[in-house]
Amino acid sequence: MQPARLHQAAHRGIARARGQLRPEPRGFAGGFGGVLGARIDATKKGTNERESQARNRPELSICPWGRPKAGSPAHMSEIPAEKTHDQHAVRRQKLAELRAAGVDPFRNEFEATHFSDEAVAAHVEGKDNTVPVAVAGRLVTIRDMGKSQFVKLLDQRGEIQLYARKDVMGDEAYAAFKKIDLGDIIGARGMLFRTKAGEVTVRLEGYALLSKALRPLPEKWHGLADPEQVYRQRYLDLIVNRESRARLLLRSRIVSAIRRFLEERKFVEVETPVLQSVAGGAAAKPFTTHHNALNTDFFLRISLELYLKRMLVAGFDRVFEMGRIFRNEGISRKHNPEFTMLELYQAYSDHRGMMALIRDMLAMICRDVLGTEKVAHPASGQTIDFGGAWREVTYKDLVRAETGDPDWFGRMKAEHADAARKLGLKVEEGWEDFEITNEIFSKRIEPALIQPTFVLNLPKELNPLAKINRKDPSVLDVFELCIGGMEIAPAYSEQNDPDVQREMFERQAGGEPQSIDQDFLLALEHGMPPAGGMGVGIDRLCILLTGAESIRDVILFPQLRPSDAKPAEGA
RNA sequence: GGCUUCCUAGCUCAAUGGUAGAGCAGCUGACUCUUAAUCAGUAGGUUCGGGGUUCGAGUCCCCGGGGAGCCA
Repeated sequence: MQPARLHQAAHRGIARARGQLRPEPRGFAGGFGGVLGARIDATKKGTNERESQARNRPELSICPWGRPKAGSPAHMSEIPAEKTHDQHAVRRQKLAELRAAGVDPFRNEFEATHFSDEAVAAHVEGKDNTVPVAVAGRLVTIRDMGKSQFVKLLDQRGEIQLYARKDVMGDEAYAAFKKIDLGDIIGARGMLFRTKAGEVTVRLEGYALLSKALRPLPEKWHGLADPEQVYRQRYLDLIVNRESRARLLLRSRIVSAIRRFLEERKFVEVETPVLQSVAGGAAAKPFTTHHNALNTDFFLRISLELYLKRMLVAGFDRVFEMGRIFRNEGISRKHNPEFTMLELYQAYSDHRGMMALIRDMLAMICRDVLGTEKVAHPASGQTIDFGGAWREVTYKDLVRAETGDPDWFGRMKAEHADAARKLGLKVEEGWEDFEITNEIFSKRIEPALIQPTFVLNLPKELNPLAKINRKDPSVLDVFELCIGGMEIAPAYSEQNDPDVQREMFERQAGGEPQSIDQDFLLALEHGMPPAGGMGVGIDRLCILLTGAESIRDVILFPQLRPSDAKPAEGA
């Protein structure tokens, strides 16, 4: 869809509060189970067989360090005293010792039976040490008490505590286990029990080192705080900052819920070209690229619209695409150069139909992903209610109310400019009349629309791809859904008259006819069914639903200036 | 693009223009139910890079790099 250029101006009053995220859900219902493929049954042998069992199971060697070969370097003694501060060097030394002892520090063989949360759930109350589990993950906590230690493993679903005892594991295996570093990835096997403090824990019987970490983890309590490092090394942020992990997992659940919803409604997901010779469907600066074999320049798409409408012509009556689009514009808390847009088109519907659809969709996502239709909006202090009746109001009524001028649309451009300046807005010299009014909408009205609001009947100048209202030819059959002070979803009754469409394109293109997608107009001439269409900014939706303060917090790897990566030097 | 601001040990942070410190992590030990475990000891710095002012610069000034916020 086409959020008009003017809608992209910065908005005020965006969510600021950090740490408003709901607690990390430990037991995501459904959704992620089995994602990693085979999880074998948790019916393993009993404790007493642990020694022989372990020897028969190469993936669960009791002592992955093995017995040091004669003449292999003694632990630590090879590290020069002046290097013991260099954690990377120390770990490389340990790696060398493992290899010298015949241990593969990057082995493959391990079959986990449970994710961390599943293991916790598998514990049978009052029956400690009867349920065997095998779990795998990164070691993120070590509490060493000499002849026993508590450690914690982090996996995709959370953490699980392991309890290692010298008398259970034997001297050799226990000594080897104590050499594992924070950050190493291991597989572990043992029986579930509940500690005195009440935490379900695996009594460690056997383990395997699966991947040696050569770099230390960030500080355990504060995590990573430097935003630059958080974005550049998101993998560390995700290991160490629970809040980030919860937020970005929530995003993938939102995306998944959207797909489920649309598929239930008989929508078909399609994929259309990213490389386009005319970047249409929106007013934005595209990225350019080049195809060598064709010796042709292409643009990266700035919207999904024109190809999805070709699919309407093709007879795909309900289509959607959720994909990356690219706009070569500024970077801010609300803009990343590549971002994710959902666009959907439904033949024989219209913008009214889209209103019902988006209302159902967002309410369903909230229930499904958050368990409630009421979402905190820290910036305004309000609670956004996705379940109630959503406000419907026309663009013109909003402008009249904001300016206090019932006859606003009967006045001349100069009067509009004066009034806008009185409201504290900047008015550029070359602006059209409608742009001045829209500046008021973008800067003053939209940021105040916190509860879900359908803004109807936008001025016809704002979009060339929508149908013109029959009763009032100065406005379009469209809405813009605003929530939390942001434009979340524009939708229209789609223009399907090829001649009107051509005229609108030509007016918009001005003196640049090459920017008109002639192939799209040709498709329209074959007949496109009447349809409702809608675009949903997925990143912004995620900002709302996760309480994030910036788009960078809901994008795994937001765009930054390239910097020289630190090379991995040898030991 | 403009304004403001930040960059100090692996990480989180201190340090009136006057000897660069602490916690975590590391290393050496003690400790068989811990929850930021505890205790003792120990090592660790191109203070983002370059230049300047000064007897003396992490600190003040200039240039450059990167990040963040506001504005455009």
